[in-house]
Formats: sequence, C-alpha cells, structure tokens
Amino acid sequence: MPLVLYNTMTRRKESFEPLDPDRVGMYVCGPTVYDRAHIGNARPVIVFDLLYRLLKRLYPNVVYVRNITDVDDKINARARDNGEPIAALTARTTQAFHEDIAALNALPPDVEPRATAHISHMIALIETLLARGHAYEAEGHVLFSVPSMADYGQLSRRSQDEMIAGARVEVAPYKRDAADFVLWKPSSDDLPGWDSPWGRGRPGWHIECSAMSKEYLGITFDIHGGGQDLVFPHHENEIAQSVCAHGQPFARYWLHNGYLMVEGEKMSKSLGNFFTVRDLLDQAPGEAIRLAMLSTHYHQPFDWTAEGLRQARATLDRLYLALRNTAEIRPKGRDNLPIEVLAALKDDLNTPLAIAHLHDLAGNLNKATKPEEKAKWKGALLACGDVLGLLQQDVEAWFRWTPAGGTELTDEAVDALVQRRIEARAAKDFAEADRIRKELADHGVLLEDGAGGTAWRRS
RNA sequence: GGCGCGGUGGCAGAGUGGUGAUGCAGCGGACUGCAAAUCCGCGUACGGCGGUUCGAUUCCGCCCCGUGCCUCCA
Repeated sequence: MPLVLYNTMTRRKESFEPLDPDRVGMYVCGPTVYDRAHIGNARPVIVFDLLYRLLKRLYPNVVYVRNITDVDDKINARARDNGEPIAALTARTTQAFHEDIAALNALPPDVEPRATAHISHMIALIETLLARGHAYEAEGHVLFSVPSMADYGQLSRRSQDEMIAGARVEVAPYKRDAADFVLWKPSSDDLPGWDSPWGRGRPGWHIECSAMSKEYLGITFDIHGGGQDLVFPHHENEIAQSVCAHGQPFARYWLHNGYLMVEGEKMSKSLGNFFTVRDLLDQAPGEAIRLAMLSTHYHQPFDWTAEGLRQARATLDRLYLALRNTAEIRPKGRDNLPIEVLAALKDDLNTPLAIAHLHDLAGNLNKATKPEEKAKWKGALLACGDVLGLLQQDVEAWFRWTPAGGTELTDEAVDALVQRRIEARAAKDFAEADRIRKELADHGVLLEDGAGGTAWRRS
C-alpha cells in the first residue's frame, strides 16, 4: 500500500517514491510576514503539517522546509504605514505567525529559512542564470528570460502565447518579453537593499524559494507544496529559475491545496468576511479550526463557515467524550495506527475518510464492555489523533475551553455549583438540583451525571 | 477571452460501473429522578440532456450553475 499523492505537474495521483528513502525532502511556501496570518494562510499550514506527520511515520528522516519571506514590497509598504522599522514588523509578525499556527497544532518545520539571511545564495543563483543566458540586465533590474526556456509553463499548462494574450497588466518597458519576470530589482535608499553585481537592490519574489530549497534540500528534491494560487506564476517561475540554473530536475511532486472561501464567497476585506487565525482562536479552540480544515479533502475548494466550525467542535466533543467516558482506562497500542486510517491518509491524504474512521473507533470505544477492548479502541483512537494532530490535549481542558472575553462562570464557580447540586440530589431535592442545572445551562455549562459522578462541559 | 477547479440526501462531506460511507440536524426507542452522554432503529442523495453498457451517481459528449487564476494573493 504505497503513499499516493496528486501531483499537479502530471495532474494525476502517483505513487510517492522518494529520491532517497533515508532523507525525504519537502519544501512549502511560507508566509510573507507583514500581517497576521489569515484563515486562508492556515489551510496550507495545516495540510502540509499533516503530510509532514504522515511522512515522518513512513520514513525515518524527513526534512520539512518552510520559508519566511521577510523582504517584500508589501512589507515595505506596511512598515511605512505603521511608521516602524521593517525589521520590527517582520520580527513581530513572524512571532505572531508561530503562535497562531502552534495553536493549530502545526509542528514547527525542520528548517525555517528567512529570505534576508540568504541574499548571497540568491545573488549566486542569479549570476548563474546570467552566465547561462537565461537572464539579462535592464535598467538596474535583472530579469529572467522566459523565451530562453523551451518548455516554460509545464506546471500551470500555459503556453507563452496564451499568457501574452491574457496579460492585463501593463508590461514594464525594460522587459524584452512580456512574460519575463524580475530576479533582482534596484532599491532606493529608503528601501531595504543589498550590494550586488548590479548595484544596491533586493530580490524578486520567486528567487528566494529556488535558492533556499537548493540550500536545504538539494537541487532535486521530493515534494514542493503550497496554495493553488501559487501554481502560477510563483511555482512556475521557481521551476524556471532552478531548472535553468542547474540543468537538473527541481521538485518531483507538486502538491497544492485548494482555495478557501468564506460562507460561499471569496474572502476579502471589502466583503467583511476576512478572518485572521487570531480572530478565530478567540471564538473556538485551535483544534476545532484544524479539524474543520481537515474535514474537506485538501485538494477541494474549502468553504469556511460558522456551521462548519460548529460541526468540527461537535465532532471533537464526541471524540473527547468517548475518551472522558473511559478516563480510567489506560490506552493500549497507541503506536499502531489503525490500517483503515493509514490507508485513507496514504490515499492522497483522504482526511474526510480518516475522520469517518475516527467516528467508528469512537463508537467501538463507546460500545466496548471489557476493559481490554476499551484499552484497544482507546489506543487506536489516540493513535489516529497523533497522526492527525488531534486529541492531543487533556480531556478536561478541552471541555473547559472558554472564548476570549467570555463572561461565563469560572471553573471554580462551576465546580461549586456542581457540588451544591450533588448535595441537593443526595437529599432528593430535585427541584433545587434542576434549578442549578438550569442556572449552569444558562451560562453554557452542560452537566452529565454518570456512574462516576457528575461531569460538566462548556457548550 | 485563455487556463483550471467544483456541483452528492435538510447541512457538511467521502466514495464507487451493480449489496447506495461518516458526522451534524430531525424522528422513534432503550437508559436516566429529570437531563446529558451513550446505544438501537428510521432518510432509496448524486446539476440538466444525450451516449456507451445487461446496468452509471461513477465512463464519454454537450449544456447550465458556482468558483479561482491569468506576473508578485496561501
């Protein structure tokens, strides 16, 4: 049962066979650090985190590289608007990014290279492209010559004629060909810049990924991922740069997550449906956001909705309840991922199917009567959680989560009321017991009387 | 205009050439002081029209609808 991945380059599912099974390399395009991560940024983070977890389970050594783009015109513009130094903006935003995605249970990549720390690598790459006749200088810029690459456009399946016909942006006069793109551009004194053979300047958008992927993964490596919107021009141009510079293949498998929409519409600030990850973490646990994202296959368009988030929370309630109801059982076989779930994930990360199996496991756990059966199903459920990045937290912590600025009762106040109700029930004062239940319910706290006492959770 | 992606039951969302996942919501039952949770049972869905086939939601064609990209947005 091989790992099968949908390769954008070939537009079909392919068996994944790493170049070197002892060192699997994956490069994913990371954030441009000028603002808080939004919900659309979260999808590739979560999707490729899952792939990373799966790869680590299948191969002994996986190197996951996700860059930080900390030189960019949007950064420059934002720093100017904020009246703060660029370095302060990028440092602050990078830290916020790390906090946000950690809350989504995304593991840190093995390497997280920053563009500004690799300028010399980019310059060297550009020099190679110039030397090989794939780039040219013009008015302080260095441009990649698209016509110099015979098979440009393979990934996005565009012919150069089409691109010219469809071009709707005014072509800079110094470009020899409308499709040529910038490798290096001049910087004025008020902008970030580095000395180069072409004067003080800064890199174009695409070159950093070509330079840094080679640095950490080599010229040819296994997997390159990102959002579908990066297929063109970003990934296409990365391929052009890397292949033309090195004369060898670049990434072998290209994976792209589908677009994200919000309540059926494109997310945009003007529509008022623009959410940052931070906004959502105030409303729901990060784990619920993660599960919501994984409820749709990564390749499909994903529609972010309040209802979807509610369902994700309900699903996690169900799974955590199965764990809570067997709190006294020590799980067994947690290292053994159930075969159905492994098979689902190995089939191009079929997370919806894997989640369906999670429900089966929870059902089995709920139905089990013998302790050894419970231990087995509980271990299986937790094993799935480990690879999916779910069910990692303390069960009670899950049920006690409160939204930011919530006016709910404190945990202590709930405990005190629960205790009073226990006493009322012991005295057969069911009117008082029901009154307390009602009072708690009005504050979003649900009670569950079980054999082992009364448990509560916030709804 | 060019190049893509998608349309599955009330909702979300897998999957498959023929015994039609899973969850949420809903209904009925068991259990419970009452609940909740849990368990049991219940829903003949696959955008439209053709074609191939013994048989299509699944393959092919056309159409309709939604959505994305087309040089710096994950």
